[in-house]
Amino acid sequence: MATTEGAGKGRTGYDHDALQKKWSERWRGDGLYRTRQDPDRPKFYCLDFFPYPSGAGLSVGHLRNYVPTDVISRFMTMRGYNVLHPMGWDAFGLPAENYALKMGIHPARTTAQNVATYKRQMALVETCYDWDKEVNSSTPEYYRWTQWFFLLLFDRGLAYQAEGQQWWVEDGRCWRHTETAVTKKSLKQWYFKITDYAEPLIADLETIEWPDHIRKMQLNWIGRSEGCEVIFKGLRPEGGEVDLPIFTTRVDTIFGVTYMVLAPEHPLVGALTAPPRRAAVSAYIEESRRKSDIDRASTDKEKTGVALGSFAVNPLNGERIPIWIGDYVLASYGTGAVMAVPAHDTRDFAFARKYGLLIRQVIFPRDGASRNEVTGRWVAPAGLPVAELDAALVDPGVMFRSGPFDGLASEDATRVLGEHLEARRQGGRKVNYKFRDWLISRQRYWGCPIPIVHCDRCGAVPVPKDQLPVLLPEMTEFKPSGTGRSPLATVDSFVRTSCPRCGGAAERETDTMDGFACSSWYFLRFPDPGHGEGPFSPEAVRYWLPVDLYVGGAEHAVMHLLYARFWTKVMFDAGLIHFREPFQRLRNQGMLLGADGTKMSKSRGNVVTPDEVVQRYGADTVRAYLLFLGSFEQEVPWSDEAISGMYRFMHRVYDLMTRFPARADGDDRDVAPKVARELEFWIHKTVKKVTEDVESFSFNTGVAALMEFYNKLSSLSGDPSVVSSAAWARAQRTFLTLLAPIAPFLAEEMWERLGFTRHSPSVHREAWPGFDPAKLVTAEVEYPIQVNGKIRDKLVVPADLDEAGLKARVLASPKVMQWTEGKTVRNFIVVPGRLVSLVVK
RNA sequence: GCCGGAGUGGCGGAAUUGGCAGACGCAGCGGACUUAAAAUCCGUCGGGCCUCGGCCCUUGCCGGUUCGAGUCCGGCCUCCGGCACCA
Repeated sequence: MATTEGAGKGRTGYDHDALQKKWSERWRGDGLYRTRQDPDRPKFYCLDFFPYPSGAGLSVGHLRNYVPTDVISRFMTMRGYNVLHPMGWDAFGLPAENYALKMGIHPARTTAQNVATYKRQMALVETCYDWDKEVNSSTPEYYRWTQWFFLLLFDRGLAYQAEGQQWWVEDGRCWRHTETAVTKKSLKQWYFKITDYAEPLIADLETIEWPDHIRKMQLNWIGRSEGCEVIFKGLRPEGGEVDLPIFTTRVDTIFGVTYMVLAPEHPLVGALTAPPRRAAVSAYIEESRRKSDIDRASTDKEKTGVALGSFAVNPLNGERIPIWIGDYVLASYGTGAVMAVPAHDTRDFAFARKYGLLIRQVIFPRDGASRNEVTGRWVAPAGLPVAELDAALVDPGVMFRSGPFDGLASEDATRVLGEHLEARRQGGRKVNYKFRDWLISRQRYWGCPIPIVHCDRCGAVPVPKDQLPVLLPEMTEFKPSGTGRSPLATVDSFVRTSCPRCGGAAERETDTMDGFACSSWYFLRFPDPGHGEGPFSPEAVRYWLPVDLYVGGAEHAVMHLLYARFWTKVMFDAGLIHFREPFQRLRNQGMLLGADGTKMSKSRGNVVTPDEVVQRYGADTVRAYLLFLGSFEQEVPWSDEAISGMYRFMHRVYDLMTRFPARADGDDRDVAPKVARELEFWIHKTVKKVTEDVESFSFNTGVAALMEFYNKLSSLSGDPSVVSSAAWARAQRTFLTLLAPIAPFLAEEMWERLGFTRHSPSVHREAWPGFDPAKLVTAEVEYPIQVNGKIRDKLVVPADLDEAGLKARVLASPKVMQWTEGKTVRNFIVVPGRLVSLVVK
């Protein structure tokens, strides 16, 4: 930064500081940003992702989210909508707690400080949030209702407790650290049964306007797959059988099963281990427990396992096959066990090769095979060679060596064998999902307490709704205990309570909820954040919801958005709300990189704060620049040099407007008709462009259109008859109106100075202009003329010239004739209003 | 590995979805103003030829469709994001 003062300051009267001070005070006094709920107007709910108020404050990167939604909100207001544009704080969470542990300051205090910083920084760029609607998820008035929703889910059978694996550091200080010894502990934790909603979560993706890639990510995450469940029989070494169900999408390969693999955590491993194998098996289990998820998940790691020394029976052919355990089988997917078909599955193939297990091909490729039209079965080519495989044949084909199912196409197997299995009670068709239930328990202090009381007699009993909130106790010491329990477990006065059901002595649940719970319903609170009768005001929600436009970073593409959709569906099913999807339209802004092209971060020292740039260039410049620097979705580097161009633009606008102010009594008599038409053309063209660009989030080209309009006005301003005309005044007024949502201060100041307050007291109360397509039609059109695909001439012709006339003009053009001479015109193509193309030979 | 997205001047990026590639801006260059500089204003600004009228090349690479391709199709290369043994 060479100078502290902006470029060219003092050259004109443009003083961004003075404008900001003057207008932000006035607007606050006038209540410009107060939400209106006027029943005669349509509503528009514009929402930013719920931010976590971090101690680092805002960088200009965050503004890449907040400025565009601000522009849209202002734009929609000017277009006559009642706009709800609120802001709140996702204030519970680990960073505040960790900071508190380090500095000894209570998270509530640091949160309050951070919120104050965020609000101050948001005000710097004059975001139009209605602060009367502010919410904070860490306040009892808010989390009372988060608890209420927990109970709603509990009552509907969607909240349950189960043993789950959790990583723990041996000394209990902090988890997920690489250098300390970690191990997995089994803990009883709370889950939400989101998997019950898999189908509506998939189906309703069709009904919302979200970016395709986000919808795909959600689909992949849910991971629906159709197949069969097949119940194998496990033969216990001590005698007797156990059911050993597996899930497969390739039931067509079932006659090729040569062994089974269970996850090491599978509950039947103990029962199915033969005594001589016990030592090896428990050593293997111990070993895989130590492996991190990453190690286990890595596909290029060699697959390992050990045999249990026992056998299973394939229900379809009665064959006895050995049972193994191997940690390439995931305990959490399907039934935690797989049938292994090495001939037709890459993983099983590698495993079988390594341990010398049998490989039996049961699918042959369809090419070369013929089909029996009557039975629909395929017939193998004569003498089908079954060579030794050097890789798994994973493509679908035709079943053979499969008893009664020989000749069946892979694609039909799920249906045919599914029905067969079902009839014999050996399994059946089944749909499986990759995603799991939502683990919400956190063994942490700074979160929303789970409203449950544990009673020896009654079990887990919900806290009655009229006793909410379960208050988070004031604590000064909330280090993790190392026992795997929440710090809350050490607060006697919190833990000891009585059972709401039987009145006997009982203990409170000490886990707190995942922060995603808080952000799964916050959008319902905004319309009436003070509502005391329930989590939200039903009337206000009926009016304002669903959210029309939701904007934030792509990092929440899956979790937050999926959880919020899930809660919404539960609420809909409970009859609480009238919509199934919370966010109609979703947009993700691209990341703003540092000037060096890398992610902005404190350690790289490339963070740009709103404070420094607003101080130097003013809010209008920063806003306009953020919109201008690239397309909304893409990541773009910040540029210290380029922003000065935007600053110059603000100066130039100020300059042009003050030097040639509109005259209230101007008239168009003295202006040349051609110039008047040109001015009118530019007014309508720019209105059209800016309107469409703001609607479609193409802010960069919208700003560019305003610059072009300015350039046009500037070049016409040399003509005294122009600047004294009424058309000039209309152009200025239009320009300022279009500029208003982007650069609110400059637009308002010019609006006042040029006397447009006689139309509207504030440019921000002015109606957004419409455009007249008729004004966009010009009398003459310029046609580029292509000969054999190359531009050879350009002709200006009357717009209403017919094709024959145009053809005559084209063929008479000397430049065109140079290229057609001595040749014949084979084809003459006219794209009306765009171009002429001729093919000559 | 699989699923998404992107590759356009020195730079950030436009291009009405198949129709004048490079809008708008930054940087650069030339000029005006100035004692000088900054700021400002005017001009120029993809590359190469050139007889100053133009000609040729150019949107990651190779091929195709078309009167016409940055845009569509096929095959590669590179970068970014997500998922990652899901049976």
